[in-house]
Amino acid sequence: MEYNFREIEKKWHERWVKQQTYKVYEDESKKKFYVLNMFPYPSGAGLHVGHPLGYIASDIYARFKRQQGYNVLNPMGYDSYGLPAEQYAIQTGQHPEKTTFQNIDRYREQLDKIGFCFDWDREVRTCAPGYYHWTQWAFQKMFNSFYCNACQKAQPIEKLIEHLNEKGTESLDVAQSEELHITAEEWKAMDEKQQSNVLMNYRIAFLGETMVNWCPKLGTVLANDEVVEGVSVRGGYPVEQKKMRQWCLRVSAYAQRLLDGLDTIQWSESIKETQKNWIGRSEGTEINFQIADSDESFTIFTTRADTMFGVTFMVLAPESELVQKVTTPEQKAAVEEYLNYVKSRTERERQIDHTVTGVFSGSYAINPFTGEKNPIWIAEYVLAGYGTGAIMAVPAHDSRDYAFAKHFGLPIVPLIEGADVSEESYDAKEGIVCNSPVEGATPYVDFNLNGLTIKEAIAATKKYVKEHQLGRVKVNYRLRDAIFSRQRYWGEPFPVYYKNEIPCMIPEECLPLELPQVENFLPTETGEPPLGNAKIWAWDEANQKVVDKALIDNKTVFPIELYTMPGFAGSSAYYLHYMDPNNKQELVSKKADEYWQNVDLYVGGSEHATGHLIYSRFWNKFLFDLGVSCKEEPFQKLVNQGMIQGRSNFVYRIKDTNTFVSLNLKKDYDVTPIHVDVNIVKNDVLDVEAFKAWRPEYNNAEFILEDGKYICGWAIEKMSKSMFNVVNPDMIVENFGADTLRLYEMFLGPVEQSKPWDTNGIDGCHRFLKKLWNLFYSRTDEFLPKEGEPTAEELKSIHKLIKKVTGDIENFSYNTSISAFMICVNELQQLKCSNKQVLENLVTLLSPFAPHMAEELWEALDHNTTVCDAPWPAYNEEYLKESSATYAVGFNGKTRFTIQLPADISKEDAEKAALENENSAKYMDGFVVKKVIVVPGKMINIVLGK
RNA sequence: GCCCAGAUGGCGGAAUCGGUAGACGCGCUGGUCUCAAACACCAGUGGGGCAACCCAUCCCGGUUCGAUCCCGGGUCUGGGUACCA
Repeated sequence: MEYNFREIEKKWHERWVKQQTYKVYEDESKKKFYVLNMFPYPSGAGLHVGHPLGYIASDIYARFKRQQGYNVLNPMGYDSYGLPAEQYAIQTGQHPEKTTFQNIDRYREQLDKIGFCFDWDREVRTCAPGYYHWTQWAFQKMFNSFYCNACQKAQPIEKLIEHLNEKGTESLDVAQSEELHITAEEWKAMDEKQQSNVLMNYRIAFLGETMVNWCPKLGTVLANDEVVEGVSVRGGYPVEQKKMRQWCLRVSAYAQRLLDGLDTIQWSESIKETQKNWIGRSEGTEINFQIADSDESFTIFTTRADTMFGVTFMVLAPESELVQKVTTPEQKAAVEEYLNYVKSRTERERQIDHTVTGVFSGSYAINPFTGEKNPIWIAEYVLAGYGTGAIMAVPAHDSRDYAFAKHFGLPIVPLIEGADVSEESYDAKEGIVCNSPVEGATPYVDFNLNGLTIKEAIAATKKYVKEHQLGRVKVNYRLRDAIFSRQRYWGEPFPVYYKNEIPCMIPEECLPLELPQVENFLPTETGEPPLGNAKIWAWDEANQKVVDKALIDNKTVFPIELYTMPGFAGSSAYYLHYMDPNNKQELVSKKADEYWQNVDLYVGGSEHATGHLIYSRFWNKFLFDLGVSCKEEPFQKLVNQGMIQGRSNFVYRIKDTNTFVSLNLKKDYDVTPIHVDVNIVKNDVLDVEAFKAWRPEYNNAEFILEDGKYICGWAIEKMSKSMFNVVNPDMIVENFGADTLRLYEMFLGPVEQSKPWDTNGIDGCHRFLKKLWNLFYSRTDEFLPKEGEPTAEELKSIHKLIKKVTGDIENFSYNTSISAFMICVNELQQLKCSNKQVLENLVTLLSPFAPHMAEELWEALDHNTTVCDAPWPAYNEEYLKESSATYAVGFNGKTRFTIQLPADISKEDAEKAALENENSAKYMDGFVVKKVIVVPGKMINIVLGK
């Protein structure tokens, strides 16, 4: 009987649906295992062959775990809010919901063909009100929380209000936008609006007046991870800095926990490293500098407190609030001019062009260690957003300060013994401190660092600064608070209304606040975001419902927020809702959360390292503080699948003709390479007729062939329509079947590695499945497996496979597993194996990889349960023992000899045999056996020496 | 600039602990079947040499009886990040 994959796969898809094979319940009698894929954004282009790679890898793992007896949760859904659907809506006027749903249907259809064990009853869509209810809910919880530094935990805002009522901001140790000094009396005297503003300084979700990445072309602000090299990730449009009032999330409050958590999870070192860099912890010192002839002072941050004696000037960021205070009347014009220049520069220009620029403010700051007056400069190389937005410049030991000092002719004082700073600064943190203070100078304070190492000097300075209250020891993080508003339509609306400019939360019981209908997805003419176009978009406080905007009177009916949430909002807690997807009362019930806990295996691309994977860790930690999530880290193990690249083919057209020359003859002509659709090329040989039919301009193309064939060139490029190298999984499934596709995707190479797709190799995997099929069915339709005792060779072959596959799945080495399958099937074919027990084991092992065929054969073997529940077999070392002889190889440094010995020989016997062996004897003069290395079943080395 | 990962036949890739380098698949070559082709099956396939053997895991050096693997230096490729004080 022929292997009829079309019939088999159709049959089992239907049966899996009918029998609800992949439906999962919380089953206390079984251990849970939670497998998760990063859910896709359903784009209009549909899936190409690269998308399912991670899904197949995790599906194999999920099926394997199920066969090991775990209760496996393997859900799937759609990250369905986002820019492309909205851009498409703007262009065509089609509602993004419509195109999104169409795309989802197409994705589902494609996914269903591949035979995943997803429990579709748990599907989550971020754009569904039933889901974004909980995104809005979490936002409100963040609004109503602050972060307590002492207890390292989010707390209800009421606790903070209590503190303010009792003590004002005194002894308040919390995460905050800026340090405020308010007494309890002052606080109590404030009106509602003033109090609201104060609380914004502490809320975890807060309105902040911040510099944002504004993208005029997209008409919205973007988060830091959405901007690369000064342009937007989506679209590549220029991004500029702009000060705007925005919703923000105080992610920075969790910086230390986000860092510490990395040690508790099994992620690749490289992605942990990326996150560590992104969080960017740096331990340093904040030091106060008095402004000369003034009562004002300001604080700088440095990691090199040891260089206090080498400070020759100070620098403020142009955006710093201090700039106005320190600018003297004489310098005012120059400073204004400079600030205008800085404003005119885009983010991109600033990043690429590092020309030294700056202006003197006219003021001086007094160095608390030397008493020297250092000029205060204003320069764009100092960033407002990091540290205090002000630095002390030590040109001898910082390359940026050095360049600045050289450019403006400022002094450079070296502080490290032997450091030559005539050509460049000495940035290394190694060496012995000198000139601190300079010898013979009148000491300003009783403090001396000379002779210490840099490390010792930093510690000594920190201690001194602390004791003399010149500043404080401070840990800074590069991690910014996340900007959480977008001026877009297709996203979660904020459940917020403004009561006389005070933001108020729509009552929890009124959630979700559904996204209103609009006719135009562009911003309004007055520059309001698209939600400004919504008519029914005002909050009636008395009746607790959304009403017509015309009714706004700011007494009982108020305007609702026009911003929407960014893409990462919906993807930050979706894994929790999969645990309990139909819960209308909670994001996840206590019971479901305690059963499923967190994701055991998360599979997805590494491009989310500084976006989704930071935000969802933050989000989950917040929910952990609330007691909603019982695990602090959401994703225990992370596997990053590699990208599948395209393999493009080229034809070579002779210039100014319609004649194409084959690859190896092209050197004789002046040719232009042209991308050709890979689907009309096989093994780099062009289907000439198909090429002529491909496009009208090639109808009468002529060819210069080699050996009667047209050979195409090739290159590895990104898989994209414009390169004509996109391979669609549907086509592969149609021609070879889903099982072959699954096998081949895994056979291509390690899951975590990027590799090119080349459809040509797929025959090998298809042949393997046919061979395996032929172990069960003869050409005359006879069912071959028979009861009986397996032979030793059969046992050895199958147990070798069990051992190999079991180990490989745990390591995600699916490619070598499949190789092992091929070897085993070849061996069993050679042995003419028809033993039922052996073949049953084979089917059990095959199940995660090729589930359709496994089900079919499992049924044929007379089982009436699904193969998904067939227990994973254990291997027996007894059957794996080598019985044949092996070689021993000895060395005496120069000459090597071989003798034959039994494989399971002991160390002592091998040594004895080597000495006695005739062949070796002639090398033995003056040599003694120094070491014997026995590699069981593989080789024995006898090391000789004098 | 800094951080991380990698480099093995014509191609994708094996070698999981420092132990016969190139498993497995593709491609290629030859054969069987066929009027012929396709499919399928069988055999061969890193390079050199008639051969014994020699040379081969990016390059240079080191440790070791023995290195794709460990150490030092360098080249190239991919990814992350960047006036972060």
